[in-house]
Parts: sequence; C-alpha cells; structure tokens
Amino acid sequence: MSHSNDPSDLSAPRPSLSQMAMAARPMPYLDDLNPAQREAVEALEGPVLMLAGAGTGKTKALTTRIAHLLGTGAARTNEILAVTFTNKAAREMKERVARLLGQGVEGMPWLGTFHAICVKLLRRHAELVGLKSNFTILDTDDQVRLLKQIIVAEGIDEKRWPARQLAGLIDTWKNRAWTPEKLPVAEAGAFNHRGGELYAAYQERLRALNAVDFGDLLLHVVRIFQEHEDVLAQYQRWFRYILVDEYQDTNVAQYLWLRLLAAKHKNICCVGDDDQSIYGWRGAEVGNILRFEKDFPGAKVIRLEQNYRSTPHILAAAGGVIRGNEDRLGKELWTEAEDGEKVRLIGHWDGEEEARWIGDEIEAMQTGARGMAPMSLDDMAILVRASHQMRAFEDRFLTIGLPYRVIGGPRFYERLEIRDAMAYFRLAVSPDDDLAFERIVNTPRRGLGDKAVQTIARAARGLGVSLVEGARAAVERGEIKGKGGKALDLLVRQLDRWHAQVQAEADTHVELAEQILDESGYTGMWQADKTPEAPGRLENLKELVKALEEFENLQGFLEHVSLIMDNETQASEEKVTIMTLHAAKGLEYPAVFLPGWEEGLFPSQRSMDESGLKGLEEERRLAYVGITRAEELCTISFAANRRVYGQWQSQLPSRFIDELPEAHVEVLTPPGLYGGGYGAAGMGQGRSRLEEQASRADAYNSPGWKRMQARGAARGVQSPGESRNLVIDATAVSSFSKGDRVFHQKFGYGYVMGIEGDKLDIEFEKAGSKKVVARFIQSADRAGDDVPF
DNA sequence: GTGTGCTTCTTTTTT
DNA sequence: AGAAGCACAC
Repeated sequence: MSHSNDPSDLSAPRPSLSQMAMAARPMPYLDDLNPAQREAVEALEGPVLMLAGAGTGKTKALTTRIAHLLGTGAARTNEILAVTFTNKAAREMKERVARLLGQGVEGMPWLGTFHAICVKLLRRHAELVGLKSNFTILDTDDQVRLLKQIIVAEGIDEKRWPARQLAGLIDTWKNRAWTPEKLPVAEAGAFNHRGGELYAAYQERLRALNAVDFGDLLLHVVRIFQEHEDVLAQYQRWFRYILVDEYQDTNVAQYLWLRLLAAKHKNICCVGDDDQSIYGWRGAEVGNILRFEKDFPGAKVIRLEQNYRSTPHILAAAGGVIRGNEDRLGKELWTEAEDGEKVRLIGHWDGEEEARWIGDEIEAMQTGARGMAPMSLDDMAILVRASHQMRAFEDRFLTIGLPYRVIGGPRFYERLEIRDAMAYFRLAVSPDDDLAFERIVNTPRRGLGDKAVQTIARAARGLGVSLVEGARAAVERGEIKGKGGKALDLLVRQLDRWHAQVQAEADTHVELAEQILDESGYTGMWQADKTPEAPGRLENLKELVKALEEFENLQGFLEHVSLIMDNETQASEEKVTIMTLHAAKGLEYPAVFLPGWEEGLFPSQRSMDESGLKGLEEERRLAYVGITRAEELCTISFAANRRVYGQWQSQLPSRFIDELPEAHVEVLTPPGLYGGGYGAAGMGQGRSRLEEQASRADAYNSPGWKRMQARGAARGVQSPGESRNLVIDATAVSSFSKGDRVFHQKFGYGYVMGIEGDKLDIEFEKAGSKKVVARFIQSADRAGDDVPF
C-alpha cells in the first residue's frame, strides 16, 4: 500500500534520489512512540480518526506523522495541509516538526489556523466572490458598528434590538454555513422578523466595503470550492495529505471545507477527543467527530488511551465524571504512573473563605511547609468556570502579596488603545478604510461630533467617494465650521502625508508608526489622561510599536494582526496562574485547584437552561477537562454561600461532586463549616444538601483524611503571612506614611490611611478601602513617570 | 461637544 | 456589586 513506491501510480511524483535516500534513512523518531501512536503515524493513506484522550501524546503523534510524511518522501512540505484552531497550536506544531527533522520548516506554507489558511486562499481567488484581493478583515468590534449603522438606517429601535445580538446571530448562521440565501425560514424570522433581511443587507455592505468578517473567510472559500470545480480540483491535487487538530471543535463550515478538500484522495487524518468538546456554544459540532466513520467509510479509528500526564487517582476521578455522558465514542485512560495523592475535596463557608484557603494552601505548597517538596508557583493553576470568579482570588492574592497571572481577559489586540492606533495605521496604508476613519475621526477629541460626521458622510455619499475624500470636500466647501473644521483639515492633510510616507517607504515603518501616534495627538491624549488605566495604555502602545519591528512593513503587520489575537505574556517572576476552564484546554500543571463546584455556577444554570441535556453534557466535559489538567494534585472545592449578582445565595454542591468516585477522593474537613455558625445561620428549608454532604464527609473517614488533618494542624501553627514577612523589604513599608497619595496597578489612585505590618491600609478613589502589601504600591508621583516615546 | 447619573445585564471565547 | 451603555443636562 506504499503510495510513492508504486510505479503504476502516475499521480504520485516519482521520488527523487534524495527522497529515496531519506526514506532509507533510519527513522529513530518512531521508536519513541507507543503502539497506538505508532499506528497513527504510520497509517498515512486513507481516512484516519485519531481519538486522543487528554495527555496521551496527541501533538507528538501529529507532529511525528508530519515528519514521517516528509521523511519517507510521501509528500513535500507544500503538499501537506495541517489545520489548527489557534495560532499557538500552529506555532507549537511548526516548532516540534522542525525539531523532529532537525531543521527549519519555513517550507510548511499550509500549516496554520483555518482562518489564516483561508485568508491565503481567498486572496488568490477573491474575484470569484466579488471581492478585491486586498480586502480587509473586520473584527467583532467593526462588525457590530457596521450592523448598528444598518439597524439604525432601517429605522429599527437599536435599544430593543441591539447590534450585538444580531452580530451573534449572524455568527451562528455563518458557523452553520448558512448564507443569506440558504438561511432557513424559521431562522430568518429571528430578530423581530428582520434577521434574514438584515443579514443580506450586511453582506451587501461588506462587499461594498471590500471587507469580510471571520465567518466569511471560511464561507467564501467554501463557496468558491462549491461553485468552481476547477479551483477545487487544483487544491485537491495540491494538498495530498490533510491533518486536522482538535476536530471535535470544528463547526459546519469548517467541516464542509475539509470534506470538499478531502473528497478526492481521502487522505485525511483528524485528531480530537469527543470528551473535550467544550465549544458547542460557539458553533462546534461534536457530531462531526461522532460521525467521522460514516463520512469516511473504511476510516481507521485509532485510540490513544495511555496517559502520560496524570496519576491514576486523577484519571479515575476524571473518568468517573465523564462516564455520566451518553454521547461518547468511549475511551478509557490508563497510566503506568504511581498512585500519588487522591483528588482532594473541600467545602467552604463562602467564596471569600475558599479564596483564603486556596491562598494559604498555595503558600504552604510553595514553601514546602507540609513536608512536601517545595513547588514553584508556575506549577500551580486555579481554573474557574466563569471569569467573574477570578476576582475573589485576585483580591485575596493582592492582599497577601501572592504573585499571580491571569490568562484570558481582554486580548492585547482587542484593547481600545490598540484598536485606535491600528485604525490610524490602517488609514495610512489604505485611506479609503471608512471604518477606521470613523473610529478615529474624533479620537483624540477634535470637536467633531455626530453632526460633523454626518456632514462628512453626506459629502462622501454625494460624490461616491471614501469618507476621507468626503471630509476633504466638506472642508473645502466650508461645511464644517470653527475649531472642528480646522482640526479636520489638519487630519486630512496628515493622512495624506502618512499615506505618502507609507508609499515612499522613506522611513522605517516603526518610525512612521511612532510619528503617526505622536502627530495625531493620540499618545498625548493618554499622557494627559489621569485615570489609573492611562499608564497601562501607554505601556501597551509601546508594546504595539515593539511588535511592529517583527514585520517588514505596516501592510504586513496589519495583514497578520487581524488574525493574531494572541496575548503572549513573557514569563518573568514565578506566578500562580488563574484562568477559565476553557482557556486551560491543552495545558497542564502539577497542581490544579478547581473552585466553585456548585449547582448553577458549575454546571452553569444558563448552559442547562439554553441547551438542556446537551448543555449539561458539555459542562461535564468541562469538568473532565479541568480534572485532567492536573498532573499530581487536584483540589476541588465549593462554597455554601456565594454572592451572585450582589445577592447572597446559599449554594448546593455541584452534581459533579457526587459523580466523583469515592475511592479516589479524599475529603478534607471544611475548616469553617463545623466551627463557625454554619448550622446556626439557618439556611431556611431544613437540612440542605450541603449539610448532608458535609456529614457524609465522615463516611469517607480515610487515612488520608486524618493525614490531612494532621498536616492542616501543623500548617496552622505557622500563620500564612509569616514566612512571607521575612522576605518583605522593610523599606517598602517605611517609604510610605499616612496620608500619602499612592497608585496601585489594579485599584488605581488612593491615600494611605494606616500601616499594619507590611501592609498598607489604603482608601482607593475607585475601589474603596483595601489592605495591600506595600511592595505592590507605588507613590502616586512616580506612577506617571514612565512615558513612552 | 462633553461630563454625569440612571438603567440594564451579567458564561465560556477564537479567529 | 459592578461595569457598561445611554439619556440627559450643561
């Protein structure tokens, strides 16, 4: 079945001597694989579904497969199509293939995200869907602003029918590969019976603007493939082998795209894990992976079940939870690793106590206080269901001075200041970018409000030109009076000059970027701003300019940036990581904390309301993902009370807790639960499930339980802050006195009200009164010093 | 054209 | 509770 050696197979390029020499070369990388991995690597021909459980060496198998394709001469670098979902995954794969081959892989042009690859394809064939090949890619923000215009133009009440919601609908439709013509009638009736119509209007506007949104990237290419057989045939020949990572996350559009490309040779290898499908809410279809064998008859299904990450207790706990799901292909993870610690379970009185306990526990683990080997903060992570849960931990960690990093949150390129700066760059490159012009016309303030913008738009429409040209005309005709008119005149001239500079390539693009931000007054705007965010924003602008250095020119930068939403924070100091369960997929940590396992929060009530059993199953997979992130120690916790939308609520432990197999769980005594006024607090309707749970804790009564007790007691002797106080720089405290005006990275400006030990009691202007460790505090006079450019 | 108080909403997030 | 968005008043 060897493809390249069959002389009768004329479709395959004849192997060159060098390729045959390479094929004859020993393949040491194969010896590193277990039998299942090896099978997945060597089954090069025909459809393959690699069901790779958490921590089973999926990326290793995938990258080795690529190396094998190249090493045996079965394919050349440009004949392999390898798609991932994130830039990070793509980067990682490139690096690992390069390492395996012992050389660079500049020549893997078709290894990338779905979107990046589609941009490449669409630039080549843009005219087939009525676009020019220099189309711009809109992000969510642009998209919403555009929709808002359409909604308002249609005379619809934007408050009752927000653009954001329509954007969400259109997104969902595009995920399902529904173009306006193919939109089911029932769906078109959404959004006050106008959904379909508005969708069509939006697509029309996009075409007029020569722009696409993220969904279009996929959909346009699918349409090209469907309507132009010759083009499709070309790529079917071209991409002789297809590899897909995280197949369980593909949506309908991506599925169609893949199926079209693989239809001829069917050399498609999809890798995924149905148990880790957690993106249903954004269009992923678990069905794609469940249906693979039907889509590709004769497909080889290979299960990777040997886990190299976690201890048996952790795997057993995860397995126990996921077993509750109906819709599974079925997989059982196993490991050769030693037993290790059981999964730990602990209940708390409320969310703050939970945060306090985890903080103490982390400090104890870091210093090795409980007889364990000291552990780096980099090896610990807290994984939450929803980002608002992070707050309690941030507050607590700031107070005790525990360094942490939050992953997720607003991405670098989504930040206001970055998007503004980019709009200026976009205009310098293409002056007819109307959306960019609208964004910055009055930022910084130029005295150009709604009325002025309308005048400009009217002028532009009348002449059938871009907004910049409209503005020029309006200025010349003197339609915009006073200060605004003058400022607009200046802006138009500046834009002309910047554009000329881009074309002339006289200065380096980095210098030009700095010049633009400077001359436009944008940097000055933030320098003059006294809000606590301003210094951070200036810092971000500096970083943006630094990021520019990596590119040849502004065009190149803009091209890539629209697809790269990464937020790579370089590792510096040791820190605990806080992030959502979603963000944690694909990562692993020696110690993992999973707080907030309460009904309604996790599983999320909303998920269950909206998607019923399907929703619950996805939540359960999320629990599975969470537990399987842990290598050695996994600690699950819940609180009896929690503030939900500002209202105190008593919480029931998550049903997932009851699904944990008891034999692999160690229940820690909830410290505040028995001692504190828990029973006395009177939680209303009789005995709550939590009480049952707590009393059932005795039933576990394992040796480990007692061991933990002993450890807890031993730890109790040392107060949490104590070890830390020793390393605190005494000058940090002494450099402040009562009444000082100070600045804090997160809380902003405030005044020192008192000093206790190494902590300062500060009344913040925005955040209220807090006790914060002194070394996190800056004198307010120093805060603004650091000005870029 | 800009600043302030009221209303609303509140999961997860990539490209 | 807290942010964000919007209407309203200067």
